[in-house]
Amino acid sequence: MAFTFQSKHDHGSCIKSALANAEQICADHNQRFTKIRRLVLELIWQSHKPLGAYELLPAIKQAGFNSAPPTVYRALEFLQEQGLVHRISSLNAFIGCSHPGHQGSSCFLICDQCQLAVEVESPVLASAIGDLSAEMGFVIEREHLEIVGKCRHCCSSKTKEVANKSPNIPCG
Amino acid sequence: MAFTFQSKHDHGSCIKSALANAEQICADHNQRFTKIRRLVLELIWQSHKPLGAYELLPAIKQAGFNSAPPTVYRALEFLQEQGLVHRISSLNAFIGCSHPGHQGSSCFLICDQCQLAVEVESPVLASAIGDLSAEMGFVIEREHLEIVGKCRHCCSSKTKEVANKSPNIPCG
DNA sequence: GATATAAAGTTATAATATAACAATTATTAC
DNA sequence: GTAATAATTGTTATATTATAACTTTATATC
Repeated sequence: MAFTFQSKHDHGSCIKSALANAEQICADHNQRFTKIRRLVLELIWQSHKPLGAYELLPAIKQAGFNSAPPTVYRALEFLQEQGLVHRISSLNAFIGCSHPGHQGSSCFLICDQCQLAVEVESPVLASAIGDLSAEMGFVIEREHLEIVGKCRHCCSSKTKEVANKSPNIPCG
Repeated sequence: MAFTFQSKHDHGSCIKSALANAEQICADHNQRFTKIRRLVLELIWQSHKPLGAYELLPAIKQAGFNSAPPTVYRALEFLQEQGLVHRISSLNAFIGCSHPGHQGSSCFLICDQCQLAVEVESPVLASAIGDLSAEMGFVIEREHLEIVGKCRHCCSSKTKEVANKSPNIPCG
């Protein structure tokens, strides 16, 4: 079941399926899912929050790997190429792909209070974008669709004024 | 007439109307449209290509202003607050707003060959985004909708392989 | 004209990302 | 199984983008 800002969900199974998908996709693509790549994917999946590359470095160091920036950027680049990770450019941050292997437009809803983000696949959105591009003869190569606002929990919470600090739901 | 990747258009009138709009909007908002703010807006409007902040610094220096980064970032921040400039986060670059004062979703079509970008307002897109957000109880604050690909000129051009270098239409 | 406010100048540095080359590990060909 | 090749990772250095903090100047308000 997809994550949609619900306060409780089995995040262990999110991680587990992300890793299983990654194994499969790398195998299909004849790509090596090395230890550092797996570690970076695990770290990215520790939450549904987009994380900055530099935030991952301490854990990488702790795991005994070289923790210079190229280490994490290379792994993230690989994971993006395999469609396992997305870059949220408005945040300079990275998030695990919720629909690996799928085609079509992915749109991110990003809560600026609790920082959680949800990846949404919408055929209606995809066709709207397809249409407006086609009208101009524009050929799409990639999309960055990022919507920033308040998730339903933060929206109704009384801590709105203390923005960007306290998540209003348990799962980080 | 709005710019939509057409090879020829009266870019002087793009600039002129952008500046006239800016005057009006700043006046309406009781904000000061200072020389440096005007200069930065003019520089941004020299083309329909998103430009990096640092790219503007030489011209700012030539015009006799302080050309340290804060100068241009402050002006760009002001212009964004007034809705006169947009940041294209996937490029770390800035572009003049084609529809200042308008409400609703703006989406950018960005050609990765000639670097030109077009801002599109689409009610269909806006409603698709409104719907998918509403389904999740998500309240939108801002949107970053960036579509990267090839404009119709670059798409059909034979110089595709020399990507990101030569624009295939005259207007920079 | 004095005071307060906003804007711009200036210096320094933070945050994000990549280049370039060396060392290591895995794969392939024999 | 070993040599040659290719891919990955380690390492150092640096590029690019952006902001913090404080000073000076200009504008607006009283």
